[in-house]
Amino acid sequence: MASEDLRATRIEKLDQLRSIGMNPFAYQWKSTHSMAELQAKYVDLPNGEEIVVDVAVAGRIMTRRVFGKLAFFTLQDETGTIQLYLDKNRIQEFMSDRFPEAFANLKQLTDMGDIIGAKGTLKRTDKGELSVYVKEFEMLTKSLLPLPDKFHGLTDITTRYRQRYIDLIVNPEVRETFRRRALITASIRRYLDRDGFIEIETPTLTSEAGGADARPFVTYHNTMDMELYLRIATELHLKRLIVGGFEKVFELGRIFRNEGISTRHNPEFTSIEVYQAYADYNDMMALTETLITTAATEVLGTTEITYQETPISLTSPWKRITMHDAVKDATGVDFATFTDLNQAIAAAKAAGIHNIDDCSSIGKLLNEAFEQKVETTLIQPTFITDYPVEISPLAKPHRSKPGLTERFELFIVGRETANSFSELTDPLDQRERLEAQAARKAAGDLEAQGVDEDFITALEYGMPPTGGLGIGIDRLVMVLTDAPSIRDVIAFPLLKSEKNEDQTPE
RNA sequence: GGGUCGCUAGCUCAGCGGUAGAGCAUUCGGCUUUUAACCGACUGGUCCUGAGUUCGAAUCUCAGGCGACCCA
Repeated sequence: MASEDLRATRIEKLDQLRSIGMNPFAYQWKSTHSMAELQAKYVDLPNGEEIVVDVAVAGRIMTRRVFGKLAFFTLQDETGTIQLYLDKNRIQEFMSDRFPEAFANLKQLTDMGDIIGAKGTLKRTDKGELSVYVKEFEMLTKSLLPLPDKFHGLTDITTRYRQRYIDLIVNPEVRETFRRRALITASIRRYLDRDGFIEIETPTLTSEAGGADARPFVTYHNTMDMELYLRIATELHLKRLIVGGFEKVFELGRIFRNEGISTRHNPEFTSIEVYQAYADYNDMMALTETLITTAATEVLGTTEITYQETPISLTSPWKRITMHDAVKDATGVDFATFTDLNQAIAAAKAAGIHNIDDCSSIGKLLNEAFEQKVETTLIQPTFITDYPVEISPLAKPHRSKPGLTERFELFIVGRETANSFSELTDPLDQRERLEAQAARKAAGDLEAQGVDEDFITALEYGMPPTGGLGIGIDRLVMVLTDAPSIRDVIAFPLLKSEKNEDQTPE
């Protein structure tokens, strides 16, 4: 039967429900238990035994097995499922005063996908299924559209992303992923709160997109007649708060980067940035370990996990290695020994590093070598430390290593998962570095930052030594939920519109 | 941006040049211990869109749309 006919059949049932005095779109229902609570509480009830205790449940009908005078429905709520044992004699006994044909109504007017409430006692069937032995049922919401195949479920990836609600209804593991995501962010916030950090919300609409190298989304404010940019990082505003006297601040929120889409990139994604006055990047490394191992322990109960069949040990301490040493180990080339760019380029080419013709400094060459030869090999959590100054415009110069900064990035399963510096607090140095960025931007680099003059002004009032940390929440959730694609941890990932009207022939 | 693969009934899929199919769901009939219930009967299609090749296209070719994965 075609989709429209299936829907029409159910709309017909709406009218029938109304005609017998049952509202197909009810106002309220009070359950006594969730499905999981009942399953846990009565786990020891023997087969064939009934407990005379009145319970009320509500949920969506996932399967129906209907006999002449008996029916079994599987009812699903957020926590799980329970079977309804629907016996004609019993239902007629308790409902026939209001609904003379209650059992026939149940058989004829309910469908898979409907949301119903049921009251009754508890009984474990002879076959061992804990069931609500129903006295009364009530239609709560009539569903007009058919659910996917009860056995094969929904596998079409396009529908799963475009109509996530269907995916959530029929795939319990998808609900579990988003439940875990909420637990992970709650764990992080709880830890920071206990440690004296406060969360302050900073602007999403900004007149200058700074704090990272990324192309921003541009939008427009009508009454102010000005272009605005969606934030690409929360960094520069959170640092202003440190200047203002807050000593431990963070923001967990959405940022936007106008870039490509892949299994690791969505144009809007979630980061947490944390800033702590009087701390440096060593303190931030410790905080990173603590936040992630705490979340893993609280949500998964362990720091020994499996990601896509690879064992990952999140148990701290994690490996720490400088970028120079990591590249040297992977390629045999020690870029720290070079003083001449051409010499370094020759060595890089000899080591098989490609696309280096526009590397204008040894530091960029080192970074290119790192990205090509090291990054994907960092499966176990690893802190890569001491990045070149050329690629770290907001990081403080290393206290003992010229040309490098006090910066680290955390890699897990070959992906950048966190980024942190001893924050640059020298306003004169900061201005020079941002002006170099602005020159690149003027030359056409769409990912380069401009100079945020007010941010420089804030630094001139004086920012205490500060450690800053950013963690990519989506990538962290991927690791902790064993999700292969970032779209699996974003409830409503960005997809192209289907544009059906454009395909209609003239 | 490049490559590979996919798009057929509400869902899951088969069909790969000769009348568009199956299972589940739906509809109707039967059934008081099922759990992919079962038995019987019926119904259901823009084969992603457009153009081309052909006597004939879901099938072959080209262009486009959407999506997945890999690479840059």
